[in-house]
Amino acid sequence: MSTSNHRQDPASIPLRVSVACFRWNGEAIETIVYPDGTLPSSPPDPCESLDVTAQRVVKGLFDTHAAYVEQLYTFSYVSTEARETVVSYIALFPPEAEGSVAWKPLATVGPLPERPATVMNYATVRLRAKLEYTAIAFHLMPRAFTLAELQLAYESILGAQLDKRNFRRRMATSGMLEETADMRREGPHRPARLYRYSGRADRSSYLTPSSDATSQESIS
Amino acid sequence: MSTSNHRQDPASIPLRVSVACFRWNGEAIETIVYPDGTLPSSPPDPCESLDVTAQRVVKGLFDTHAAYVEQLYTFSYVSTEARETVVSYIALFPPEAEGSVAWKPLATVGPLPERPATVMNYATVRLRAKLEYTAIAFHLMPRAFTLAELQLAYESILGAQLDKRNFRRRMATSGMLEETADMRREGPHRPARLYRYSGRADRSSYLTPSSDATSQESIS
DNA sequence: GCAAAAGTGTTATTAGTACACCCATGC
DNA sequence: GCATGGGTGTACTAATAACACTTTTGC
Repeated sequence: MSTSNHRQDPASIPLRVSVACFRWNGEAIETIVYPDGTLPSSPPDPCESLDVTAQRVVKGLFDTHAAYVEQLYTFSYVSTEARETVVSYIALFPPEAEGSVAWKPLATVGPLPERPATVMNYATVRLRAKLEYTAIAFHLMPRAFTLAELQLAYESILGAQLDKRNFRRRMATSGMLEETADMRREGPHRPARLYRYSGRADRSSYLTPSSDATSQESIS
Repeated sequence: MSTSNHRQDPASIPLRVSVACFRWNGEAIETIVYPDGTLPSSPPDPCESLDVTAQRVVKGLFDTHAAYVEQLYTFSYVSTEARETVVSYIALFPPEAEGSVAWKPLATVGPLPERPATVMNYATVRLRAKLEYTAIAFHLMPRAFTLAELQLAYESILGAQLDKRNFRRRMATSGMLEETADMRREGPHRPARLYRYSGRADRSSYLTPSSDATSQESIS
């Protein structure tokens, strides 16, 4: 018998943390999907925060921390018997990340079951959107990389060709790049300069609660 | 005894939906905070989605739906005995929204306890950010409003003065406004034209899973 | 010397910023 | 007729988009 003050019991809706993983292999974006179509996930341990759960999930895959982990959205599925609440995360890995589970090119991942599909679709939407105004792409790159490689990563995430000169100028003026002394020679052509991520975020490096929400600026 | 496959029991972490409510009273942004410093909230009913829980929470306050409800972020608090997971929402109301609980100017709300403070701070950060690239502000306005009123709402959320001519041009070119035939006469001066929200979102009207994430555009 | 990818500048358009005066009304 | 807020335009600057050739290398 449930009154408006005693709505129960929330315990009956399981909570799960689900992680959309991405890696750039130099040619395509890859992800982790299990043979049954599910994503890496776990219920939170009772005494760990959701962020820690997400970190634990990816650490279980590669015994390395992801380069970047961010909460995406919390989905609640109530339409079937298997009710659950899924807190979704996005995790980005450098190309070196290898583990027990195989990476699959995102394009070759067939239609997923409804719930993982919701998470993956939203993850790709956010990844694409964040490319434009944050330094998120650098977490998919190796320590040192050429501008051509960086542009390829952008292009395959955005699904569009970018102008080489505009791209390079944009990167150069963003402050996100540091030139290294090294070059990469490979093939019968001019060697490419290697860059690394400066660690400085793009101007509008966005606002997650972790990054900024503790500031108390008043609204009048 | 918990192995890596049997992490239990998630049921021990209560789930709650917490809503940061905002209204623009013509002079200041107002919010709802209970005397004990908490925000309107409820655990989800077992068979309702989180979005519905949020809607139910605000409907309980005003017996009207909020003009706008959006999920913000899911916080997990594990540092004390009162562990809980809080799915936070932002809800915007038109000035007419009145109910059993009193609106309080946001500026007069003293320091809140840690958990509601986290939610409120992030809500104000997101509200401010979304002003710039979405049509979110219109959900705080009455059906018809003058450009001066709209600008005042923007200014008090942003905490900054805006240039009248630039503001008006920006609004006019955004396609978000519709001119009405009516004017407002009040006081010894030229009457002001009344506008209403066209329903068309600003160009980059952002991507929540509800609005768009079901689209399946591939990443190569 | 040629194939292959690296690297580089200019012009045109658009969006944003700064800034000051006339207009319609009530009293 | 004057006080009050409503309404308007222009010039400058910064960001974005379009576009084609030269450079360095390996073979």
